[in-house]
Amino acid sequence: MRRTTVSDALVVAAGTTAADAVAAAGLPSNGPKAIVVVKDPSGRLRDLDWAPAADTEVEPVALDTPDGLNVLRHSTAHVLAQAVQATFPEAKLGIGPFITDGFYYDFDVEKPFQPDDLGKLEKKMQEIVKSGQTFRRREYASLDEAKAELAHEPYKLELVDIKGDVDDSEVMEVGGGELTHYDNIDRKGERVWGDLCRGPHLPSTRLIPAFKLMRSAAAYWRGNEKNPQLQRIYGTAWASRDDLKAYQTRLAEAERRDHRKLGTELDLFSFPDEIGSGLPVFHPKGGVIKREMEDYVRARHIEEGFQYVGTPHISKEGLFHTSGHLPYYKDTMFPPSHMEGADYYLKAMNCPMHNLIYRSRGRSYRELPLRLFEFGSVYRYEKSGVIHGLTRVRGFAQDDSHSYVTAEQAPGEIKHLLNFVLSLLRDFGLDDFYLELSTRDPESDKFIGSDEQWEIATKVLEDVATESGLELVADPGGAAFYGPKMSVQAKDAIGRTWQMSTIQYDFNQPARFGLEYQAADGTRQEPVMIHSAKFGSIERFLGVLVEHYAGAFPAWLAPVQVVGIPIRDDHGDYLQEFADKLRKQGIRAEVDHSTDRMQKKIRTAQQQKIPFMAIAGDDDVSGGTVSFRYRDGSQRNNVPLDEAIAHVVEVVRSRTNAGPTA
RNA sequence: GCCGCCUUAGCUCAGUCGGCUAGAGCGACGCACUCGUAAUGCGUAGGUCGUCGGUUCGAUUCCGACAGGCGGCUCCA
Repeated sequence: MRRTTVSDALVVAAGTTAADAVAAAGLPSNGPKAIVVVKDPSGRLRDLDWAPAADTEVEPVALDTPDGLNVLRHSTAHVLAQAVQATFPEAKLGIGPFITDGFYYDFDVEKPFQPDDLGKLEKKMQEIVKSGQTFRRREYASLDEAKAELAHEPYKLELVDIKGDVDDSEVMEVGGGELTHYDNIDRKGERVWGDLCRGPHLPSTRLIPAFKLMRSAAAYWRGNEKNPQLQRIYGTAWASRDDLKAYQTRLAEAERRDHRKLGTELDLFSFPDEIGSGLPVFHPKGGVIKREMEDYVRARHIEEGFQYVGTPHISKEGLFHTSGHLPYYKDTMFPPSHMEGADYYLKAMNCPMHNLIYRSRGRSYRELPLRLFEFGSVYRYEKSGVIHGLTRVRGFAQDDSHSYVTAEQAPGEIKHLLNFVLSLLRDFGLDDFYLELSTRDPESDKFIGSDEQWEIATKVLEDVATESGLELVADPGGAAFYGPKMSVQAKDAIGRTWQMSTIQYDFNQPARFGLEYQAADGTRQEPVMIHSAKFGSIERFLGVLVEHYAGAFPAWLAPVQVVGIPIRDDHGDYLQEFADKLRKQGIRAEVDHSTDRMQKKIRTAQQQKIPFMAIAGDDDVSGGTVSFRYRDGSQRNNVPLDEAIAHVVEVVRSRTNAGPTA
């Protein structure tokens, strides 16, 4: 939080309003820099018509600041609610908070909103904005007064009753220990609308410079599946028209990078209906990327002391009883098939099978840490509504490892894993991370193990996370049933975060499987097991990489690395020889022998985002050279063949994630 | 799983207020062109309009169920 500094502090004199002080200081009241609220010494935002009882130093907050935008967005939500109730008088109000980049408001309406309703509502909102209504705060004297006024708003009534429990940024209706209402007053001084709300708000709707309704969707009341669904309208609002346009450009950019779209365009993968929802197939070009990822990750694991293993896709159900998974995850496992008196499940996790490998013979403390790794195919019956491209599928390969260590070795192993995970992500071009620590919810009975075990395990993860120096975010209640979890969240090229790697401390499964090792003193001890997935799933990570690179993969991952483009047909053989030499060096090189004109071939290669185009015409053939055109449009003409080959090989083998460029 | 919207050629999309041979661009294929840095021209093939059922003289069009997709919600070991 920013500290109030003397230079931008403002004093609101007792008995006068913040607006008076803002005006006296000559601060702007219009445009993106307009002062819309002030921050009091306790850090609380106050409306401009707030009048403190004593002289108070405040910090003016402009519309285009993070706080100012939140106020703008929440105020716009009120305008939306007013427009909805004007258009659909029977609509009951839910909640309407600001969110990242915008706001939403939930309504109980008889019929869900139709796409063209949004346009009508937007128009109505424009009218309200233009009419310059002011927001006026009013405190309820008592609970009963509030209830009487809100008798026709059942959801608001509910909020009034539970106001003590809901005091977070999502629920702006109540909080701060008092019940307040905001009335919208038109230019004639008449009250035209109002809403239970803790505020604060813009001084006037006129200060809403740019907004847009984005979509409507259903949402469960107070986020609980058991509750009725309300109809939610999402909108966005900005301090200027240009900011709104920039936001829309940002959305368009994200859409351009969508891996589902690029997956089709670049012929990487598809989701045949005939196979089933959430079950991708990789085409040859997607297969190349997948294989490169797997080969590299496998090699790095072996370098880091992991042993590559293999396990089947199905198992008798007893295994998942032993591991303890079945009671918790039966709903998300594919139903079993019954064969020869046993129920076989498709596996949804690999750890039980790795435990059996560990247990296959006696283990010595000298073997620890014992690290098992594989690309384990798992199947999870995700609810139909959550399936999304490659990032949420029903069948996928985890780059899964389990480290079996002594309790003393656990911190060192976790540190080792975290560093390894981060270095792998960096190798693939992701380098902006933060960590999340998922702990158990002591209230829930989902989690097994003693308080002490949880405490130790959580502390170990927390210490390593803190030591890493990365930002650490708490995720209470997000742990696995068998132990706490640390996850790496990575930011992609356009700033979106993806949960990638997880490291989990497990003190339950070793006991359930009776895992042990013989210690130096001859006693039998139980190891600790540390689960770790580096990318989470290969499929998901591939999807993230497609979006991160917008399909323009680094040369080492590109499905086709070099394409030869002859100027005339008769330059094709020359380029084919060049390509053959590259292929001998392990480079994926092709020549475009189609009947297209060379300009068209360049366009095609450009659309396929191929890193190197090698062009040759008469000049190059007679000079023994090729001319490079890179993906970014830059060029290097008439490069001698040997040099050209060395250049491509160097760029590919370096695994650089940049370029290539001239 | 819940709510809403959607499904027409390999891809992107027109179209049919229920009626005779359902269109376009890109892609594919063929022919001509042989060209120095993002689309040469002409031609050909390709669709039981997601599936099943209903209404109707007649359904790609209207209704229902199912499947798949999209956007949210919930969930995400």
